[in-house]
This record gives sequence, C-alpha cells and structure tokens, in this order.
Amino acid sequence: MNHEFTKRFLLKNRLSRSFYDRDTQLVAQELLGKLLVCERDSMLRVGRIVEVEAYLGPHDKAAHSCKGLTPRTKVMFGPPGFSYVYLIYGMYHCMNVVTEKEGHASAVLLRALEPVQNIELRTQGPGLLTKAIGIDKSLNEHDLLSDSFFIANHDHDAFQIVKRPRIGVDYAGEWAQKLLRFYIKNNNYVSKK
DNA sequence: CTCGGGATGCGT
DNA sequence: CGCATCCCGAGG
Repeated sequence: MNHEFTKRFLLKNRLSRSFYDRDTQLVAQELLGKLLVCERDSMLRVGRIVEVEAYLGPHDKAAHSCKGLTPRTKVMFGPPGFSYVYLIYGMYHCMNVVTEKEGHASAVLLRALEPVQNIELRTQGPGLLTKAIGIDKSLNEHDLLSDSFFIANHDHDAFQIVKRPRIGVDYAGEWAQKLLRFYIKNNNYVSKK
C-alpha cells in the first residue's frame, strides 16, 4: 500500500447507497480492503479497512439497537450509508456504517485500518482507529455519500477472510459466540486477542 | 435527579 | 487485573 491516492480518484470510486443497502454480514465482509477517507481541516486521511464487526439489528443482543430506538441509536434505525459514531468508556469514539433498509437498525463497526495516507497512530482497535483518522462525535449521522467523509473502492489483491466471535460482547448470551467479526488473514494491523 | 455500565486501551 | 473518564438509558 504505497500509493498516493488523490481525492479525485477516491471520489470517483466512492461506494454508493446501494452498497450499504444489503445484508449486513455481506456488507461487513465486502468493506474489508476498502478505503476509509476523512478530510478535515484540509487534511486528507486514508486508511484501508482490515477488520470489522457486524451488528444485526434489534434482535442482536450485542447491538445498541436491541434496546429500541433511543436518541443515541436513532441513526441505526435510519437509511443505509450513514455513520454511527458514539463515545465509549468516556474517552474513545467508535465508528460504524449503517446498513440495510430504514428500520432494520443494523451496522458494521470498523475495528482496524492499515495506514495509507496521513495516518500516524496505530489503528488496531476501534478507539484508536477513530483517533488516528480524526473521527469524533461531530461526524455522527454523517452521510457517507458526502465529499469529505466516505468509503471508496479500489483494485486490490485477493485475500482470505477470517471469521471470529466479536470482541467485548460477553454479556450478549448466544449472540456473543456468533462469528460476526471479520478480518483480513495475516494482516499486521488487525487488533490482537 | 441519581446511578450503573459500557462494541476500549494501556499499564502492571 | 485495575483504571481512566463520561455519555446514555433506566428508574424514582
């Protein structure tokens, strides 16, 4: 990953609404290898998504939407292709993309990036990912079809996808064991555990 | 209003 | 394993 991606190239390859308006487990796996782009204060930051988790709506006991529609989670109940950013443990932000039709309340958590452009910090884990690429709560409910915060496709070599249980959801009963964490096999930027 | 807990990360 | 640090959601 030694390319210099231009904004022109990235915008041309920006993912469409219909990409997100599909089965959440499929979207999660297809997000692997894609480029997360965030431009703030004229700084264009780009990272390659290497680890994600799927949250499957109100019946998924690990999903925030399982408590029903609240002020915090209402974006999950909205249309696909929007960001869901929340503060966790008082100090870290987590970044999700909303999937499927309005009302399904499903999302994909972005857990780790491979640095591509203007990313200096480690991104192994969702809290460090947002810190490294400059995402905070001001980017909650942001349309990912915008010109400054979006995800882009690009050509890449084939890779294998590893499927594991999600991290930090032991409270979710049977849902804690489902294989809804996906990451690129042998990638150095995937979080440990 | 109070209160308990959390889709984390780091140091011991 | 403890802890930082604060928003959110439930309940009175």
